[in-house]
Amino acid sequence: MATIKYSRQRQSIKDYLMSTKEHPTADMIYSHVREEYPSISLGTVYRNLNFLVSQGEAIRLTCGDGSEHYDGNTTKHYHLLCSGCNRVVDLTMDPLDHIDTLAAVNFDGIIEGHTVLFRGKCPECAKQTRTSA
Amino acid sequence: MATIKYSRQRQSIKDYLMSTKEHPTADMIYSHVREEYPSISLGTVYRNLNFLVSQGEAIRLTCGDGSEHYDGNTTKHYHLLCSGCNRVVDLTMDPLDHIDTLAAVNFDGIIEGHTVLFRGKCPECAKQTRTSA
DNA sequence: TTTTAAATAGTAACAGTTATCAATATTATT
DNA sequence: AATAATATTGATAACTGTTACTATTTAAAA
Repeated sequence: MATIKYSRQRQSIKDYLMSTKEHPTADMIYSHVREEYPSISLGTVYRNLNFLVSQGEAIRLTCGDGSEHYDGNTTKHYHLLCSGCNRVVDLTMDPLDHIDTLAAVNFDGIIEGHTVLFRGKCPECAKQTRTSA
Repeated sequence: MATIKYSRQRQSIKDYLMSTKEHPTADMIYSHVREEYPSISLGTVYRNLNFLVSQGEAIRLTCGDGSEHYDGNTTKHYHLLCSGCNRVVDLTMDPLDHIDTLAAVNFDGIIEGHTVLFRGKCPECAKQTRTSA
């Protein structure tokens, strides 16, 4: 029965995801974990990210910017993709459960959930926009 | 001043996007347009899709399923990715402009817009789910 | 027409990700 | 603690979706 074996590499990846708010890509995670485990393979990073996501220990964010981002914060929350610096930042807002109800109106299928990605400027880039205007 | 020349190939791609509700990928579009222009190149399809999107004549949908989808319907509307057949289907619901306002509360940056993708079952797959249960 | 440059077909290159496999490390068993 | 069993790794090749390159073609202007 496929018992899961702990590995230092997987732990390191998870620790990093839990500690950062950067929503890193696989490559960024690879760079970081390599400081502790210089011989870790990029394949190991991808394999463990898929594993953690499948176990519900991490979330995969598809932002349409070419590569997937990962988030160790698995509580329901939303993100903004900054058009200034292309970073993904957290938003603190209540879950928009009601939009599933709105979507279900006049729809003959089944709504199971949603993902929302906001576009805009992160606080840092917004500040620059304001002062340079 | 970079005058735009309308090629038959581009027109064919656009015609197809306007005529279908399938939200096809580049590869699906390639297959379709090849029936009319057998010698069209896949690169031409990608080049024109990027062009059409940049001109606001088509919309690119990032669904996180490995490839981009395209939509010739450029009016503001939402989509559902069916967990049964993996197709993208249209939802008829009013624009959720208010969620931008909700996102802006307690956020120090700027909200410019949003994308929403619903998960669930399309009408056809929902019907099967119901009858087989 | 002739000219001009945008667009094409064909192909190579590229980025992100997955698959393969022998070697290694973790856990269970003795 | 030693051994056995197997999940996981590192290294690398392969794969997929997309973009870049270039000589040739084609649409539009002169």
